[in-house]
Amino acid sequence: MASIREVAAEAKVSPGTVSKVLNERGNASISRATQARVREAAERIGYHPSSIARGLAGMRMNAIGVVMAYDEESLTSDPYLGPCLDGLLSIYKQERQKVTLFLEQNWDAALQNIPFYGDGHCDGLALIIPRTTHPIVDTLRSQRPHLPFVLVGDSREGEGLTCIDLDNVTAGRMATEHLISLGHRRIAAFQGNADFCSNDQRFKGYRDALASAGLPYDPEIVYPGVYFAESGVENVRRMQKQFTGDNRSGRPSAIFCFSDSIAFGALEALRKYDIHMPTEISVIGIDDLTTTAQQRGLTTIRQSVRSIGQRAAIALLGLARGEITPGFRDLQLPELVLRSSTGANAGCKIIRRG
Amino acid sequence: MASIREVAAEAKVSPGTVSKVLNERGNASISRATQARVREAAERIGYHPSSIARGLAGMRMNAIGVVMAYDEESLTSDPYLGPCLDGLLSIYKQERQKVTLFLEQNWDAALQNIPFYGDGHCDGLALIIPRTTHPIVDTLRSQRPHLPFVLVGDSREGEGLTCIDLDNVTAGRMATEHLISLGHRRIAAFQGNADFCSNDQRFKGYRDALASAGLPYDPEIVYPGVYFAESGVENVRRMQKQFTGDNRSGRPSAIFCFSDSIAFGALEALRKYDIHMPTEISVIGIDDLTTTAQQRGLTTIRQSVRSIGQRAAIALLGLARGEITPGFRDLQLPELVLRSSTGANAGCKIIRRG
DNA sequence: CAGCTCAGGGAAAACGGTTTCCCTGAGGCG
DNA sequence: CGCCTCAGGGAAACCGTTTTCCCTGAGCTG
Repeated sequence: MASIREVAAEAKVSPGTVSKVLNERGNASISRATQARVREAAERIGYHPSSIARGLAGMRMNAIGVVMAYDEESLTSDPYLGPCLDGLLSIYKQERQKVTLFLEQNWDAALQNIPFYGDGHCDGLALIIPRTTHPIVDTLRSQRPHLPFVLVGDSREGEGLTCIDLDNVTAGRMATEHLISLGHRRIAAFQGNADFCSNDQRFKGYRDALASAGLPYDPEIVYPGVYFAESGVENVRRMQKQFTGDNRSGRPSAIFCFSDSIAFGALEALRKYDIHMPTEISVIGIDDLTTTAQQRGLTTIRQSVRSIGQRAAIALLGLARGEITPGFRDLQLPELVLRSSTGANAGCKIIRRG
Repeated sequence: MASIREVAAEAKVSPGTVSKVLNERGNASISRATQARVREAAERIGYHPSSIARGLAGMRMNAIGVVMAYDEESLTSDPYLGPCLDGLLSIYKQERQKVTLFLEQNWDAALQNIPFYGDGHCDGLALIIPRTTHPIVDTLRSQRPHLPFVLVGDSREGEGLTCIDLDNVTAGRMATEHLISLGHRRIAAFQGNADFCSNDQRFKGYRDALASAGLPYDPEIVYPGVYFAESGVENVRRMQKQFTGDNRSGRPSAIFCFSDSIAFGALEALRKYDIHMPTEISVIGIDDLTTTAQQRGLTTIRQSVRSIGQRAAIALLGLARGEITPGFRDLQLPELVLRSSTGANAGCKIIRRG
């Protein structure tokens, strides 16, 4: 690699001058002629500055790190990570910034590695961390010197936390309101992981919607679970057991699944129980996992994960450049996607059948 | 960040000594007592060396770059990239190495960015580049100072090229031989992209197998295409048009699709034409795209992309450390996965039906 | 005791930039 | 003509490591 000194020799100026010209710093006090000579020399030699020397001299590295804590095959299997990274990368490519991936087994491992992330390689961190709470966030905040970071897919409350996420409360409210508008009055909630930030928020949206509509909240039809299809299967089973015989009339006429994956499981189980959709029961999800949701006709609340990734990238860039201050929040507005899994409440029909 | 000088002050030694102790270099000439004092001081201060200062001083950065040239949503949509990256990352995580992602629109863009990759940030490059030929490879080889690189999913011929890939020739031969062993004598080839290295090689395997079995090679039943499902659909259509009326008896009794995606398209089209499988026609693919291939009962040649990613990571590590020399090739042996899309040749039945 | 060897560790250059401070000379002004 | 100002650019310190070379003193030998 040609160094700045070679360029300086070629242009018959000092290295400092070359630096000033090429970085357009203090160019007011460098004559046009000299500037041209320097640029031309740099071009001729094929000079490209060493990013690490630059970094050592206190400049930005033009690189950010993406920390994820999932299991090893997550890029293949997780429906969130791929689109999110695609979004992040699309922005950083434009900005000619580098993106370094840190894939950890879990957040405790990530916590151990903070010194590794902060060894000067990166200007900032994007944490794809859906848990409600983990000490890594506090550790990062108390780190000296401070390494800027944003939380992606996580909109927990917290002083000075920069979060980019779906507006989960609104998403939960929209899903529930949609079902209410179809005449449903008993709406089951199939929750996701209890320790995920999004789960609390979607639940809050659910309760808000019920309250606004003057509907009673019944904890009996709130089913804890995880964000996987199996959880949807399991909870349909539990619901069926619960509302059998005399209780039959109490069965919800609609299910709000806190994710599409859960909804897919629910759909599968409902088919096995031969419960028709949407005539006997309505199901709504959240995510809009493109191909599958469309194929199965799932009504859902769409979030554009790719766009969340992009907005996270933009926020982190701003943070690293000092253009925005920590505490900035960007919550994406959800969007209702109507398909065939929801329909008008035909609950009375079910009661008569009994 | 605490610097090495602070550790030195704390341990009452010189910075050079700290460096020697912590890197276990020349530790023969540092007394046990001093070593302990230094380590203890480093621990107390919470010292972590700056990777960029290290890099500047000529050490390895413990970081590699992964260059991909796909369109923007490829992490989401491409069936190769995700598993491959998962494999790479799993190794680098173990080795505590950093992985930087370079996602380019195309290889020409990547070519422009070579100085960017070589700016000192990375010790080496993994190129996920399936094209037969692109000047980027030559440019990288003539680069000074030389940046080590491996080709992933690409086993082109070439002096000193380090390649990690499926053994495509064997894969093509295995697929064809399997069909031959079932009694098929006219086997169509549905090719992938003509400019992909793997396409040539799979085709070579196809011809080798035919030749070994003493079967004639008929260019009429070799269908050019691309590695997408649409191509499978289109080529079934072409084949049907070609073998209609009097020509009917000439229709191949088996199709070797150069990828699972192509095979999925072919399966779909065959169903539309009401051609039964495997009684009337056999179809084999290459890849074993896990869930889908299994669901549709596709017989296929399995490649473990994840494992290719892992082996590429190991090779690149060795290259960067100077433990292996450029030119190393690691070709994964393919594996036949039997499902329901292939069966014994019932070609005569088809002829009688006509 | 002189001289040699060698263990132990320090001093300083080097890596390739950036930045601060200062120097020089030309032009303007009184 | 003397002084001031300012444009233009150079010198050198600095960022945090590594590494080479050299120095010092202790122990051993003859």
